[in-house]
Amino acid sequence: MTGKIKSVALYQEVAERLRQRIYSQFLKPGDWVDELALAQEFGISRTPLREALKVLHTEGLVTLKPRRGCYVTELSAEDLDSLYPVMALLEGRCAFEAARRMTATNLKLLDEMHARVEKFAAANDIDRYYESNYAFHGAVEEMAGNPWLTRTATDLRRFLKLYRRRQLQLPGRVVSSLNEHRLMMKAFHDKNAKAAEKITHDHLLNHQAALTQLEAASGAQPNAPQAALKSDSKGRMKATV
Amino acid sequence: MTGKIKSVALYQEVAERLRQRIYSQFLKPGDWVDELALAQEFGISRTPLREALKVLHTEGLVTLKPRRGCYVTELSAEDLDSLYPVMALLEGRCAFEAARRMTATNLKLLDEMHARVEKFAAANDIDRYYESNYAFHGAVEEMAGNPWLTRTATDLRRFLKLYRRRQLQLPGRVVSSLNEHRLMMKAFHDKNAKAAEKITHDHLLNHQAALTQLEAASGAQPNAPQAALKSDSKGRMKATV
DNA sequence: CCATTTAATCTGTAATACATAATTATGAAT
DNA sequence: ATTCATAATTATGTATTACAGATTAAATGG
Repeated sequence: MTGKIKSVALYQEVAERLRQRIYSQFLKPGDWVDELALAQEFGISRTPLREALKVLHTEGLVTLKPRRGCYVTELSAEDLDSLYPVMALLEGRCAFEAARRMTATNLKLLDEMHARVEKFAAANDIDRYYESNYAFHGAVEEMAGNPWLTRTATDLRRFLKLYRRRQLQLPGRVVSSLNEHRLMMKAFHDKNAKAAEKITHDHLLNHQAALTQLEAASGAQPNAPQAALKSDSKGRMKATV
Repeated sequence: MTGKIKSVALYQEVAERLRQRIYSQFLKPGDWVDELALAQEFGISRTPLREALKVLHTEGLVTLKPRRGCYVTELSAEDLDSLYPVMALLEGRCAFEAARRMTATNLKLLDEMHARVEKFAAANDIDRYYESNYAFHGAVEEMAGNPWLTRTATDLRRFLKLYRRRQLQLPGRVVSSLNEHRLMMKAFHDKNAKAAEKITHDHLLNHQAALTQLEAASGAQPNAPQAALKSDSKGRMKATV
C-alpha cells in the first residue's frame, strides 16, 4: 500500500494549516478568522474548522471574542511588558536547573544546537536562524528536568513566536543575542548555574528592551507596518540592546 | 417576568456541576468520567457534556486519554515535586511585586482577608479556612499587577486545589501555615519586597514538604485512603514543617 | 482452561439544524 | 440629504444526530 493512512483527524490537519498561516504571518495578529470562507476553501463543514480553532485557542494563538468571532491573538505593548519578565524568570530558572544537571551528552547536544544557530546567523538565513534559536531555548527548558517548569515556560514562549517577524527585524539584535548565547554556553560548560540563570534572565530582558525600542521607533503602533525599518535591517546598534 | 434568563449555555452549567463534583471529591483524581451515564443523568446528549469536559480539560481538571476516555486529573508524587517549586517561584515573585506596589487600600484588603483566614482557622471551619486561604493567595497574585504573572500563577494553583482534601489533613500544618501568613503580612506592612518573596517562596516549599511527609506516612500511594490519619488530625507537629 | 474470534460498548469525529446576536441594508420622517 | 428606526441578512454559538474506528467484554472452540 502506498497511500498514507489517515491517522490524524481532519480538524488536526486544519489546525496545522492555520498554525502555519499564523506563524507565517499570512494571518496576522488581530486578523479576523473567517470561518465560512475557510470552511468553503477547505471544502469542509464548520464543525472541524471550529474544532481546530478551539485547539489553537488552547494554545493561545487565537482569541475567541464572544459573538464577535475568532481573531489571531494580538499582544499589546503592555502585554509584552508583563510577559517578558515572567519569561525571564522561568527561562532563567530553566537555565539554572539545566546547568546544575548538565551531562556530557546534553552539553554536546547544546553545543551542536548552538553551532546551528551560529551557522544560520552567519549565512543570514533569518528563518532558520529563528527556528534553531527557538529550538535551542526549548532544549534548555527540557534539560531543566522539571516537567512543570518546562511546560509553563514552553506555553508562554509560544506567544512570543506570534511576533516572530517583528523580532527578526530588530536591528543589530542578532549580534548581541549571539553573544549572550555564547556566554550561556560558557556557563553551561562551567556548570555555573547562577551565571547561566542570570545571563538567560537578562537575555530575555534585553530582547524585550530591543522590542520596546522598535515599537517606539515605529510609532507606538504594535501592528504598524514596519517597512520603514527595512532599509535599516543591516544597521548596527550598540551591543547592549 | 420572574423567570431567569438563561444567559449561560448548557455546557457551561454542566461544566460547573462537574467542577463541583471534582472539587468536592465526589469525583476523585484518577476516576473515570462516564460520559453516557452523566448524559443520561442530566438528560442531555453527549455533545454538551463533551463540550463541558473540554472546558475542564483546558483548566487541567480533567485529562483525556486518547480512546480511553476522560479521567479526573491525577498528580503523581513526582508531579507535585516538580510543580511546587514552580509555584514557589511564581508566587514568590507575586509577593515581591505586590509588596513593592502595595497601597493602603490593598493592605487593608489583605488584612481583612488574613483576618478571615485566622477566624476560620480558630473556628476549625476547615472548608472555609481553605477557601479564604485560597482567596488570600489569589489576591496577592492580583496585587502583583502583572497580568501574565497572575495568569500563570493562577493556572498552576488550580491544580493544587485538586488535592484540597489531602492538604486539609496535614497534621499541624494549619498552625505553621498561619504563622507564615503572619510573617507575610508583616512584610507587606513593611513594604519589604525581598522578605515577602522569601517567606512566600518558603511557605510553598514547606507546604510541599508537609505533603511529601504525609504521602510517605500513608505508604507512597498518592491516592490511598487516608482514614488512618484521621485520629491524628488534631495532632501537633514541629512548626517548621 | 487458555487462546482466538466475535459481539457489544465507548470514544472520536463531523455533518446538520436551529436559535440568537451582530451587522448591514432599507426606508420613513424631518 | 441626513438621521433614526426597522427589517433583512449574515455570523456565531449550541446541541442533536449519525457513523466510523478502537477498546473491552463475551463467546466459542481447541
